[in-house]
Amino acid sequence: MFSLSEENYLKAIFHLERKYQAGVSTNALSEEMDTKASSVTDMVKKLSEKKLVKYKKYQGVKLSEKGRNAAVEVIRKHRLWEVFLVEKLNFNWDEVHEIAEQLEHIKSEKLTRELDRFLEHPSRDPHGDPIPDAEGNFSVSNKLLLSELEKGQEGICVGVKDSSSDFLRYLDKNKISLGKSILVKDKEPFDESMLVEIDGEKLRISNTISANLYIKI
Amino acid sequence: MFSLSEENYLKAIFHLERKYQAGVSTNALSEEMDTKASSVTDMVKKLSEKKLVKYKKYQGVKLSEKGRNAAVEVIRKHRLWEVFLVEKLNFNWDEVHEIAEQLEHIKSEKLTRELDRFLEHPSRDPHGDPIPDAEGNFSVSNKLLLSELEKGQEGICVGVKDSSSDFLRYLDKNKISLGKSILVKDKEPFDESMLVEIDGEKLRISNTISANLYIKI
DNA sequence: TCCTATTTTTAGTCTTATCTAAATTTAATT
DNA sequence: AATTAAATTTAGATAAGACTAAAAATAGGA
Ligand SMILES: [Mn+2]
Ligand SMILES: [Mn+2]
Ligand SMILES: [Mn+2]
Ligand SMILES: [Mn+2]
Repeated sequence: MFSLSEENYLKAIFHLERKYQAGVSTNALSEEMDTKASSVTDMVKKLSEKKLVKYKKYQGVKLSEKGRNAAVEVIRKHRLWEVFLVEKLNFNWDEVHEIAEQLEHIKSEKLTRELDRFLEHPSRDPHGDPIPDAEGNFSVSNKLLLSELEKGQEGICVGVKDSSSDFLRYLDKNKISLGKSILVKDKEPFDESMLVEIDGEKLRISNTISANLYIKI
Repeated sequence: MFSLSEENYLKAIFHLERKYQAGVSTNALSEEMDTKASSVTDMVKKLSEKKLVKYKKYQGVKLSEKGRNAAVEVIRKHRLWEVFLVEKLNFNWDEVHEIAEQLEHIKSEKLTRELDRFLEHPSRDPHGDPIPDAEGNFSVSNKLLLSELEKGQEGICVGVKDSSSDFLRYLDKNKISLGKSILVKDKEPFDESMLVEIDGEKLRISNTISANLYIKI
């Protein structure tokens, strides 16, 4: 249906729309895609001709209904494969993204459907991100960032905002994983660093860390 | 490492070398790849520059050691994925080839290794073809075609030569599957058709069928 | 409003993998 | 050995997706 490159652009536009709730700029897209702005313009024109995005010169792009569906389908596959790699193939959560970037482009509706069944219809991927169902519906949850909590508040770790290997391995090293309860023992006003308690262990974390951990109260 | 197209050419050369035990001709390769001969020449030159094949103008190609290793790795992945699709995802053996054609190009050594472990190191794919191990060793078996059997001989069905959907569905329809015992009750000299017995049921099959079923005595 | 910095688009190239048409080489047949 | 047929290679073109450099549009500040 769509080329690998087209799918990657659609996915990037989808993520950027969520992030900035506005038309996605050429530069933002070129940064996300790690390409030059001129390449983005070319592709955006093509996507526009295919009615996957709404595009007006100099005004950025928005996904059309058709484009959004395509993007969500790719995201669904990406996250299902991540679950597969972690749950069935012994991968760590910091190792799966790159491979899922490849697997998300495999074309077969039955494959996606059966993978979903095989994994028992997971609702979240290893990083806590929601997996859209076959109709494209995401389950929304009112999570917030750990950095938004105040001293004395407690919550469950439910996801990561950044899912770079470096961050995920930091979490592993400090025994922070999804599902764990985190209590804010203290918060330093000067640098926003926090003293938190996890499994009875105290740990000091910088704002860079706390601003990338999603919590549910 | 190698592009999707390069991998497909290497795989095709590998299969054709097995088939004709000789240098692979440009035309044979263009037929196998479903491209024009001129495209083959271009690609073969590229593979030759990369030392993946030995090529002399007008003399056909042979895989180098390096090329053979790459081809076998792709075949290993193809067959492991086919096993996965059938064993874990409820696919029928006639539905897996196309998807495996996509999956075989996913790049991750760990993925292949873990998939192999997850499937408990299968030695054959759903069509009875051997799965090379991580070092590229194939298990050889002295199978022969059903068409080579004489009246009165019996054997176990161990593989298919043709694995088109049409043929595999014919086999399903007639309850012929790998592992089944087949007895040749009669063989018609004129058209080489056979009367065979499977699970106590008699069935008449044409030479086109019997020449595509591998048997082990 | 005007000027400048930034953003975006256009124009022209490049690479990969294809194709068609033409030229060349090899193989087969007289 | 000469001729013809078949196989193979070369030459030139195309499409996708990327790039660089230059032009054009927009936005923000004086
Ligand atoms: Mn990911
Ligand atoms: Mn993820
Ligand atoms: Mn196959
Ligand atoms: Mn197979």
